[in-house]
Amino acid sequence: MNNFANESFKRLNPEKQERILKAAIAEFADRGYELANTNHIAKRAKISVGSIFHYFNTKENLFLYIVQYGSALIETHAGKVVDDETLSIAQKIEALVRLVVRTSREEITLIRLYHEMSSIGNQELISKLPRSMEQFTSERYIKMLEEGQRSGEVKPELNARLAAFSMDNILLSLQFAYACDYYRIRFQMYNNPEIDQEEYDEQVISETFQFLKGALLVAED
Amino acid sequence: MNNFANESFKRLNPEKQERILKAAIAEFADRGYELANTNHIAKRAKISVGSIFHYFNTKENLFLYIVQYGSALIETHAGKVVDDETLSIAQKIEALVRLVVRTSREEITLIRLYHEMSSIGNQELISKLPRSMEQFTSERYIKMLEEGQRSGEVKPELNARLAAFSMDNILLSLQFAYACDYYRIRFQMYNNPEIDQEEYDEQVISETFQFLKGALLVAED
Amino acid sequence: MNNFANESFKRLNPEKQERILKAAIAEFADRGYELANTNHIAKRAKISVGSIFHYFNTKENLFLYIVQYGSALIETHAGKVVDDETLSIAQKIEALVRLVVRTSREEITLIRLYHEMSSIGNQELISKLPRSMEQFTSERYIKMLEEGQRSGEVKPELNARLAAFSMDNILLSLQFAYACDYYRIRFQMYNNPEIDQEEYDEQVISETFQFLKGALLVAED
Amino acid sequence: MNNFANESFKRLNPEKQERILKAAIAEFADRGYELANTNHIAKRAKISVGSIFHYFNTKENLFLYIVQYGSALIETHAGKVVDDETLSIAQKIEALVRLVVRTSREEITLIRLYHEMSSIGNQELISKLPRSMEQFTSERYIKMLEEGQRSGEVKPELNARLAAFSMDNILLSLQFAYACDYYRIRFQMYNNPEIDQEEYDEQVISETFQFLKGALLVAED
DNA sequence: GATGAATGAGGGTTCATTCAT
DNA sequence: CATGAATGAACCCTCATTCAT
Repeated sequence: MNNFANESFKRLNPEKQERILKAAIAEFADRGYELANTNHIAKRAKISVGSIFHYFNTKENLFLYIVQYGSALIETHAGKVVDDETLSIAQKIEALVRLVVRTSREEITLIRLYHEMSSIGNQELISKLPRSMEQFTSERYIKMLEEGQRSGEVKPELNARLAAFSMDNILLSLQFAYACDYYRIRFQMYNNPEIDQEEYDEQVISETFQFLKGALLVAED
Repeated sequence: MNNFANESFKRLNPEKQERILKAAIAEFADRGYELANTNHIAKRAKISVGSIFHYFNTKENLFLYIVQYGSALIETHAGKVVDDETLSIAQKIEALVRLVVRTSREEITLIRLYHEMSSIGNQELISKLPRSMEQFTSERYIKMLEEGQRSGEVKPELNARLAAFSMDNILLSLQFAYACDYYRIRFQMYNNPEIDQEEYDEQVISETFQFLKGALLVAED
Repeated sequence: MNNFANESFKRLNPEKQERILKAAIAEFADRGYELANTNHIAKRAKISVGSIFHYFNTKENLFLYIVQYGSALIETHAGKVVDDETLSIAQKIEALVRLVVRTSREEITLIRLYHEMSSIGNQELISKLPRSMEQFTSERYIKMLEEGQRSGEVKPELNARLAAFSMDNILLSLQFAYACDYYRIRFQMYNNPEIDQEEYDEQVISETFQFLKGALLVAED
Repeated sequence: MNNFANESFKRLNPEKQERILKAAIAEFADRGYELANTNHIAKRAKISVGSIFHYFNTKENLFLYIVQYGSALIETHAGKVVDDETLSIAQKIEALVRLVVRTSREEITLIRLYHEMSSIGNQELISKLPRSMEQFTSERYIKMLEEGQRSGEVKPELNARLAAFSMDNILLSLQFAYACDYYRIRFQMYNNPEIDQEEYDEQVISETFQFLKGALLVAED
């Protein structure tokens, strides 16, 4: 499929594989690609640096591997929602918003990793990033809206591709606002500080859903 | 106001100041904070490294200074649109979308710098970032929507703060999609490749406007 | 005789022994002692690294072993010429020159290995090198010239030992000039580029022979 | 001329330049290119590693620079002998042999460096080595023999180019025999151990001269 | 104030060697 | 005996920062 990791890594017992990936994800998510230290990662994973480089050859490859690995984990969540045939478009959108808020809390390190990936300065590295997740997401979203237009749920005058792009932008930004330092602070500038933190999540979900519904769906009377 | 730059920097003749800032913005935007090299910046600016550190003390301070400087440049554009009392809310939103696409092309380096700032891995550094631009933007957007609700243009059921947040997310994401490598590639996944590149900008503007209008404004009949 | 290789290596079937030695010779000749990689050698020989170290204990021992092995291969060629009682001294010298040019082409890897050995930087290693080949060669050459002096073929006023040394220097340098990169380039500076490459070998042989004849042999009238 | 060293190195005061070059020559001559350690060199030269890399960019460049520097030092010696118009060819050859023995003792480190250079395994590096010294030497030697043929001193039947090559081989091998570990041991195999070490040099000189004279010059009667 | 040479800690990567299976 | 995954010391090189001139 790809060659970021050696065969011998794939032959490792799953517990060890996960230990290594967790350590790498944590380091990259915490300190960013450039500042991440392969010796730290080895120490965190309780293996030798030599092994890291035996499995992945370069720091870059290790990064690319975990980006792909992390993406796959996130993909599955979103896929389940979009492919669920029992849900209306409105229900799917609401489920997606809810999913974003929830995964941002549960898999904060993965989201940070994803953010870190999206902000690599090194152009050469960027060109090597796997696009499978974005490919997957964009295709599902576009298809969802096109089907919604056929069923009459989604506004017919919209360009499904660009509408999907805007929707994705909303969801991704929200995810970063929950997981990434800079975006979190920016988010707070829009917060109403009077409201209790616990019920805030629900308000964010319902308002974001409302926003997307207004933008995308035909109004019910 | 802040102390990122030394007094002696402010006493420099404007041409030299700008040469230094341009050089720093370009380097940080091109290579990212970590990879940016103060010696390169000095060379680009045709001054000595010693002077750089005389003016700014640390690389970090130089970065924070130019982030602030760059933000101020962008601020003024958005401010003019939002404060223009001759425009309706709908017109303001359209003008904002158009502005985003235009500035993304014209001031691509500044946008990249802003993006670079938003993706600093170093948590300590993040906490020192100036927030004036976001503060400014968020306040204007919120106020604009609140006024729109009073005038009946904006949907009354929306929470103005969170709606402003979503709108800002759309605009910021669009800006990155035009200026920053990773986001550009992601953007292309939503592109219809059949359409001519030149008229594409107009379509992006009109569809994004449509999306925001549907989300925010009361439908005209 | 020596202990560079383990008993278990000598018990290996000859095909496997040769596979290992070939792989090691090639690696050492290609990349030099320091850059040669034991893991590569194992891979080239299609055995495990563990086995390499089982047979030879250290990289150094492996090197010393193949140096000895390679020397023995070269020795036999020269020995046959020098010991051939049907040849005059002049004929032996010509045969030696011819042999040098031929083996340099045929056993280039072995020559390179020998050269690599002669240029080990590590002083400790040098002191461990087997000297059997040089011992063998020097003794034969000296004896040949001494016999030539007794028979009246070789100039009586020469010191046989030092004359043999000069002759050996000529032959060894010529060998390197054919097999080793640096010496090859140096050789080209003495080339007449107008002459066809194919007949050049013959000219080199005849001129080198002429040179040695003039230096060593009593002029025939 | 070449770009192995930075301009700023050339601007250094000569004492410091020499300190650095001496340190580098010693390290490379002692341990060989691969084993030479840039941190050691810096320490030996009493400067920082950073400075080493500021002046030379890479270890490779530092090596190439000192090879060139060392070559130039040796060149001048040989040049003076060959260009001395008061000497006959025979006298020149004797002077060259004497020079070789003397410089081998006096500038042993330089000779070792030269030897180290000639035995670089890395093919890429080899192709970058400056050839000025060999070029210089070969041209002078060839010219000397051609002039000798015109004046009747040198045997007319010799090919001057290949004869010069053999002569150079003798001289170079002798140099290595005095300066380099491996060659020294090989040299000893041709030694007569009964002779006093001090008068041995003279014997080596006279016998080598005799050898070259017999090979190259027309016999006087 | 301006210069730019000098510093040296720090990090990615290699590879001979070991040892559990 | 054979395997090959694992180890970790060692080395080249970078770059923010200093300071003598």
